[in-house]
Amino acid sequence: MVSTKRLSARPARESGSERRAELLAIAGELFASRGFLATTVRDIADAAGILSGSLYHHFDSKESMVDEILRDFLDTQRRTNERVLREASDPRAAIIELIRQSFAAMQHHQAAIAIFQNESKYLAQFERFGYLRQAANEFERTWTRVLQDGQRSGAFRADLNVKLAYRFIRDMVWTTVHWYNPRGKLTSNVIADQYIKILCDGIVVP
Amino acid sequence: MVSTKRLSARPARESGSERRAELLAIAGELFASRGFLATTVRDIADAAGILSGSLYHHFDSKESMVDEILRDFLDTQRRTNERVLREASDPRAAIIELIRQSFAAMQHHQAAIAIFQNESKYLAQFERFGYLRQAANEFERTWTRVLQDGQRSGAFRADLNVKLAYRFIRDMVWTTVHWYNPRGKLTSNVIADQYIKILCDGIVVP
Amino acid sequence: MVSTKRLSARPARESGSERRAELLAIAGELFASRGFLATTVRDIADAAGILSGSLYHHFDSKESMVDEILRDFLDTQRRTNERVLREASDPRAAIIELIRQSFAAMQHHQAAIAIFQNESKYLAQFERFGYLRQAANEFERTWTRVLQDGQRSGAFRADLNVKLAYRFIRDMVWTTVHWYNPRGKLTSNVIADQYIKILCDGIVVP
Amino acid sequence: MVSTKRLSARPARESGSERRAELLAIAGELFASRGFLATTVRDIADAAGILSGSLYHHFDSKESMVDEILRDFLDTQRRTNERVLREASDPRAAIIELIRQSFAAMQHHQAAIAIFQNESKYLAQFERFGYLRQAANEFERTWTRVLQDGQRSGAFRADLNVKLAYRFIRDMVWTTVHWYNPRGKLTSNVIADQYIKILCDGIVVP
DNA sequence: CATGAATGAGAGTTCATTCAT
DNA sequence: CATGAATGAACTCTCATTCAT
Repeated sequence: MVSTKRLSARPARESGSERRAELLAIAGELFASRGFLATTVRDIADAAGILSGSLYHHFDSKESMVDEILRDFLDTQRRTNERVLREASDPRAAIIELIRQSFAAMQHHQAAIAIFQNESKYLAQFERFGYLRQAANEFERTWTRVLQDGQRSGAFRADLNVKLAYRFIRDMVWTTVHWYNPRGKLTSNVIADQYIKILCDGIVVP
Repeated sequence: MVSTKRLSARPARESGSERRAELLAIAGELFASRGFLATTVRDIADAAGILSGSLYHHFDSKESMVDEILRDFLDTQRRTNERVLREASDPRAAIIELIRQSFAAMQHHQAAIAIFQNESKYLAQFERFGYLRQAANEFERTWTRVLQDGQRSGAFRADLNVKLAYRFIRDMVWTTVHWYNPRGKLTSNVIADQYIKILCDGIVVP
Repeated sequence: MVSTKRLSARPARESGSERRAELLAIAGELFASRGFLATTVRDIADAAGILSGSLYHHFDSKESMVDEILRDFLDTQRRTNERVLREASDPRAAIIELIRQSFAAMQHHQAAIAIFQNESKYLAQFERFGYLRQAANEFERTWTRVLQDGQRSGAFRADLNVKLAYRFIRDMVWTTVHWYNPRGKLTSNVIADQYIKILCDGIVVP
Repeated sequence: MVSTKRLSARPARESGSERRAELLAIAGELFASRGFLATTVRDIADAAGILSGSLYHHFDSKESMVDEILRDFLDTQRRTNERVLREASDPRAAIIELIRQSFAAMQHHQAAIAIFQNESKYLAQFERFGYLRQAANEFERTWTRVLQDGQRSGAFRADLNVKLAYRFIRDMVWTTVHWYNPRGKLTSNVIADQYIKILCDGIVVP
């Protein structure tokens, strides 16, 4: 039988143990609800039922925690976006599905999304978090391309400022995270449908 | 006749001296761009060319500064909203003008708006800033009423979830503050026009 | 009359105020007697009669304190060495005067010398303290040159290993700092005389 | 006949297993090169390829490690000194042999010597390490006696301050440990010869 | 014997705030 | 009005040590 013993002498800080995941979830909730700076490592430790020093058995620093949370989310989202683009039949369907998937992400990544929204500006000033800007740029390029394709194919209004429309949609989707309640009456599906309708057809009766 | 001049040389802490206004402007920019917590009183003092202790000749605390910034903005905005509602001919015109005025506010209150957006959640946990929640509720009531009136009068789609539509519009307007550049090519008027068009008629060609 | 008001907004951390000098003296004594690592900033603050946080009004960090102490000492010592070499008539006189000056330095720089001796190895691993290695090399070059000159001129034994002789002398001088007591019976002059005699003529009766 | 084997499987904490010796050697190197305080138990464990907690199967504490290292060295050195004194024909030969043996010790006890040199002051403040001061005193008594005997017998200069001469010799010998490289060109024998020559006859040509 | 999760004390540092000058 | 020295609480992080598995 093959030994399962670890070869490395200090695995905990790097591998994906269950405890780590639990702690990251706890930290994520706090970062999202109180803000990164306003959340102390003692807050996190208290919420986890351990002492603050014990967190450093699992993570190098508070920054490492938020780093891991954000990377996880961005990786997932990037993969989802790529899949949507591969499978969409036309620009209109692509935009709608991108939006729907973004709302869907709120169910499992609400904390990460909120952190990405609220703390990117602060964190991106540190070299370590340079990838946040890169990710934002990549998203922008993706969405903008779809909007342009749709405009060329006649699916979207010609008088649309694509850059502004992108920002409009992006903000519309992500700011929802601030008030979305996964246990509330408004499911992410309902919100997505309403927003897509407003976006596509406007609020005014023609 | 009783003089309106102050009897004693009251400390500047309460009067509206020019220096105060300057300092508030400096503090506002920093709060808006770096975040309230990430901005130290020394940052503010440095930017003003004085020592941090000297700020306390003008303000009681860091909180007092943000408090004054936010109250100024909310008072102005409230008065503007009231005027718009008095003068608007119908719900559609009212909504459009409310949006246009919100965008217009960005020219003189960008910092305050950003702070209101980013820090309300954090600040509202302190009793002193309870008025932030009240102001938010008041705005919601105002806008929601207009949307409902418009729905009843047949101006807006009947299948609109008014609460969601309000949030949609609110977020759409306020998040702009994060990327709006008062010295950039996109004037607040252009942004307002584009957003109103999307909002009213959607992005899809009918 | 010319104003003496400072132009800079934050002078204390950089200029040479009296308080700074006092605090540095206190810190130096502690670093020398307990070791740099074993001395906490709270120890220093306690000895100075203030709180630990108050130290940071004057210094950026514990490292900055030891940095300033060491730079002061090395600068002084470098200048003294240069003067001795300029004024010495021959290598034998130069070596004797270098040693005498080194012992003399103990009266005003005992703490700095002890720190330089004890903590150089630890501190030099940080980039900031790279100059410690440079200073050591410079001292070595100076002393070695004098020893070689003396050997060539026939003043010193020909069978002397110059590199070893340098280390011998250097260690002989600097280790004294560990037990030298400026208020004890053995003045630095007495020690210097004895050591120079041993060094020049040996302990054995010819 | 009573077995000398231990009756129970006593924990390795007290026995002299090979693993213990290995670990002590590793710890000794680190204590010597980085300093006792600057060496963490994790450093030691990492160097040994185990986790820090596992060290506590072998030793009670970090202090126990350094304690054992120092006791080993001091015992050996004490026995060597006693043998030298028994066998030496006269004070001059005794001093020379003491020095030679001290240099010889560097080959197997370099780490211990360095630790004794660097950390005695710090460690001796704890009761447990009171024996460090005693050992130092004992060494001083031994060497001083030999120097006095030699002075009386006319072997050493009469104008020698014995106390100072002792310190001179002691420091001369022990500080070598800071730069001695057992794999370098300068063998401990060469260094001993040079230093003994300087000590006995001085550096100046008579 | 070793692991890995945890403890608990204490380290260096930050920062809003105060106040005599 | 401004300075500059100080406070005091809180912060992130370190580390020797313990112990169930």
